[in-house]
Amino acid sequence: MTGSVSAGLSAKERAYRDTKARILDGSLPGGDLITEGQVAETLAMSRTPVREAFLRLEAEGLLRLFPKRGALVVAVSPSEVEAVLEARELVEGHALAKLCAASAEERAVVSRALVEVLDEQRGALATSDEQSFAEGDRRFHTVLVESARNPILLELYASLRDRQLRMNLGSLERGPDRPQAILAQHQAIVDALDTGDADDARVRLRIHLDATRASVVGR
Amino acid sequence: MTGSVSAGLSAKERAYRDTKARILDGSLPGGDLITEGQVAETLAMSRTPVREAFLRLEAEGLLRLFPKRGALVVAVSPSEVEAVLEARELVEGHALAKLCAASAEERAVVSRALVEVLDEQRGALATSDEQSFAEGDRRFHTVLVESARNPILLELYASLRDRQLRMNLGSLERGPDRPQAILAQHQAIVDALDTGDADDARVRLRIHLDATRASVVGR
DNA sequence: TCGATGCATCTTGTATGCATCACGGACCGT
DNA sequence: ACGGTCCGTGATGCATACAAGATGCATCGA
Repeated sequence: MTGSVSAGLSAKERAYRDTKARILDGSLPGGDLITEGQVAETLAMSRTPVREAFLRLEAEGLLRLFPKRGALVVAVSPSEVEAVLEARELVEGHALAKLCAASAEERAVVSRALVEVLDEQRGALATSDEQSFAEGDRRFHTVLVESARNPILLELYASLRDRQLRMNLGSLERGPDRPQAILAQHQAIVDALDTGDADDARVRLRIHLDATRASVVGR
Repeated sequence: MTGSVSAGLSAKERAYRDTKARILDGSLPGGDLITEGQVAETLAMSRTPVREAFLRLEAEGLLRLFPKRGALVVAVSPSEVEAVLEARELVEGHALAKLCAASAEERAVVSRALVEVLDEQRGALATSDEQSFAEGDRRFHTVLVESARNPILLELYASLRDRQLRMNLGSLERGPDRPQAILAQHQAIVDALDTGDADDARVRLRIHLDATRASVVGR
């Protein structure tokens, strides 16, 4: 069976999630030209909900619509990698700075939440559960951004994370010790947070994102 | 005539621009519940393009769609004001910092562009052309953000600017000397930029945004 | 009197049909 | 051969029709 993520949701949602999933996991490679009709037939629905899904995906930067021609699956370009990482550093760095400026109490709460995620990731790593590990990675950064309590930035970050997912596809052959490195980098960020040193936290964030960039672009 | 901004564009675009304009200029006040049918009839088109426009406006945070009920024009809340201003400070501050870290040449290019906008604004102010003045204000900040050359941040900023427009509506009774103050604050930012002092530039940006906040929320 | 029920109405969700537009290749005149 | 035109094919853009959910109110029963 083809990976139907869909359940008892609206047709619009099914079209959106299914198509997005297929773009993110690479079954629809960048550069592909797809049409509303194709997707509609695959999902056994009319073109109308598919059309709405396409519009949403275009707004998220995953599709590019050409009038009367079709929808192009946007390919990840080096410049997009840079743009995403720059925006991530900006948003996450801001969350860190804001946190360091907040009360020690609040900082501790977030720190505890982050450590919790790290522990789960260690467990996932021990059992070689890549799925859970990736999920933890996503949660770690999300918790961080959530702490800034800014819905606009949080939404932006969600879109950045999706794009990041797709960029990671090309570089699945990350070294066997890369999970360890990620954990260490995350831990370093938490440590800096605990000391309340905003500049240090930013530096460690940058180290982490530089490593991410290297793993994405440097093969 | 009712302010038809539309021309020979697609029905979708007309629906989008017209509805957005009506939300931004306040003819559709926050809290209003509108329907696809209403707008479709007003614009003499079917519900289909209106529907697509509504989806886009929801993604931009201007509408909130309720299934089988209608579309709520989102009211600007104090917390949204804060979120928008925080995001603006983050993005614009980043552009400033990046510029200060760039070559003096590039900085000079942007600085010249900014000064040019300021001159136009002074002209607009002299002739009491409020329209042009506001347009210049928009351009000033856009040029600044564009200098960071990050499409993702630029797009975010465009959406922030739209929301800001709406927030300004309530405070039209800004003092008669407010344009002067805005000009001075903008000039201060350019001055800081010319010296290449990133921290100073950020401080002056913050002063400008604080003034904006005061004018929006403080009555 | 008060709460539950059923209905009228309004709105969205989805399907379908048709017009329009863009592209690609065959055809034709040179 | 070659360049331009014409038309077939396929996609979207929009209109319209129908189905189904949500709300409010009148009505009915205790």
